[in-house]
Amino acid sequence: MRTSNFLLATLKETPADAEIISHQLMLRAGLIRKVAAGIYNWLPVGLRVVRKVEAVVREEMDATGAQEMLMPAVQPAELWEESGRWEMYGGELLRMQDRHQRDFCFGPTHEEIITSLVRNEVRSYKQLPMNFYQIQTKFRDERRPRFGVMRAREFVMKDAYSFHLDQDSLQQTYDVMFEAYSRVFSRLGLGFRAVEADTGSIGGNASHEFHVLADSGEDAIAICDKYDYASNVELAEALAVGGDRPAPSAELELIDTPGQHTIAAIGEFLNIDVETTIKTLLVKAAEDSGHSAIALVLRGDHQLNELKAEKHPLVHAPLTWLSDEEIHAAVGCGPGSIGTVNLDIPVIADRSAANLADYVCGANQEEKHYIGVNWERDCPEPEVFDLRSVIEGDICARAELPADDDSTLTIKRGIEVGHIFQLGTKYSEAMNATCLDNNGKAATMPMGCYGIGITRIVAAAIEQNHDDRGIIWPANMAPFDVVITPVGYHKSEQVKQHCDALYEQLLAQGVEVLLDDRKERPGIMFADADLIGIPHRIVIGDKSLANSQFEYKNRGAADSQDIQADSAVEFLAGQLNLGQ
RNA sequence: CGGGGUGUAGCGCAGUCUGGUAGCGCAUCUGGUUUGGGACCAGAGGGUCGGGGGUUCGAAUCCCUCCACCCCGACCA
Repeated sequence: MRTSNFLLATLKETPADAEIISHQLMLRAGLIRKVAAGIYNWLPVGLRVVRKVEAVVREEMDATGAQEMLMPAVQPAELWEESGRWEMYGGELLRMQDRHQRDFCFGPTHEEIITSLVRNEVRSYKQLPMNFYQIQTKFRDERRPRFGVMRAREFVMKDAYSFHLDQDSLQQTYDVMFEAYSRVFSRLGLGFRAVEADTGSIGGNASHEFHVLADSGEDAIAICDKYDYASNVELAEALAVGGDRPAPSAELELIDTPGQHTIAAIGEFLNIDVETTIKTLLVKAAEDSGHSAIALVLRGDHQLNELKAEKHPLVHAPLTWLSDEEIHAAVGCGPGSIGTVNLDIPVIADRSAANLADYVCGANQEEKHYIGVNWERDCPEPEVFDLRSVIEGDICARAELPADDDSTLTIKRGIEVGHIFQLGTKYSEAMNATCLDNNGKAATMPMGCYGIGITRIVAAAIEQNHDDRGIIWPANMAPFDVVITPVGYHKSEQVKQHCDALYEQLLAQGVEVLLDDRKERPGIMFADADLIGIPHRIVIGDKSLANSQFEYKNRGAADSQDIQADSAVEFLAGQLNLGQ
């Protein structure tokens, strides 16, 4: 490609609405342009990168035996009503009507379509297992699109769906996909981590997320290298802090605490460690529980994990906080003064809170707290449940006791670029997708599903690979392999001849090469090449041609080197690992 | 959806408080001088000041209203 015939939409200044580095560089390097919130044009440079990611994903999917197909973006409501998700999915589902007022949606995912297809086409267990994938545009009407294509509403996803006769077969395919995903992200040059994940709204049994590690990531991941453990923080099991609960050693005492309504304020007021306090949170009870409110008790410095709390049978899902008025009605005081003593509603305590002795809590009276509180002696033993989010320094749930310093968790940020699920029979049952087993009986097919965010990977790669000049593409993702930067293309005949000749030779070798034949000053061409992040650069000018040499520079290297002009193609072939 | 903020040329911004000819830098076009890391000089083009309504002799500026976009919190590839 010659730049004279190619849209290099580079920007010198950073557009004001781009916050994170990948979004800024994608705009500046001319990969994308915004059309509406979370909806983007992919310009020629950007699309080349997308195609590179797709190519690696496609190769690895094909290698697993998965079959590529293409499903429609627009889907009829009937299928979603069958699965129950027309009601359940909520505002993220973009719904529309055709000219006959029939309901449709723009597909955010394709379980309904594939299940409908497979139940019609697959008759016998002999055809199983089968795994179908597609690379296709999805639409999810996100509450809050942000960070460019990182959280877009319209995006390109690789989604795969597998069908099985039994759980063993599903597990096998799941394991194969796990390995394939690891190869995809390795080949794309990403620093990633597979983590145990919640199965979320899609539901099902086992699930792993693949995260690209980056400070700008929206997810928190708990990691323990010693036990090769990594889990989304929302799922990571939180052990009790400290050993068994000590025996009570202090007397229960009611004290005045005027104006103290937060844990931090109480800690300061009493000059005590907040780790000796507990907080009591009131939430709505599950409808069939026979209660109206449930008290969730945590140590003062710990954070409630709402996903965990929702899993308790007494707690209403989704988790719903009581209003201040409801709290007053339930316990007779405001939210800053609730405690465990004389509390007439069911109490669920986090493991660490249940292990406390002689603790401080609200007195269920305004402006008063209890100190020296002990379970069993001053209030009933609570039901113990894992309610809190893990924090840095917690002991890994896999650790063998007694734990050492290497058994603690570190918290890192991650960008979710892949997610694999064992769906079980959730969809095949709802949509009656069966095949005949070896007894001639209809068997409901367990399913797996496997997603990769193609366009998100482009942004995630930039988060990990850039410097102050621009993007530094991993080799397999670069929009071009080589850029030829002439110095004096329009002035020096020998420069032009050498540039054109090298360009043609590289094209003939199948190298993706960009010849910058614009009538610009070298500084502009260097800056653009660095910004776009092309891995290999050849500079051709009269200066080095005097010695029959070109100049070579790798985008990630600090310095350039001179190479012989007549062996430049071989040199570059070596750099590009051609033929391997 | 709640809270905060911004909309003025392709991009980055000033002007709004205190109403009075719509500006600056970059980019673009023309001519010239330059030419190894975002040159310089001279000239030119480009705007329903987010939309609608109102106040006023006069509105980018004041008032009402709608919209779009960005950031912070509950969800997801």
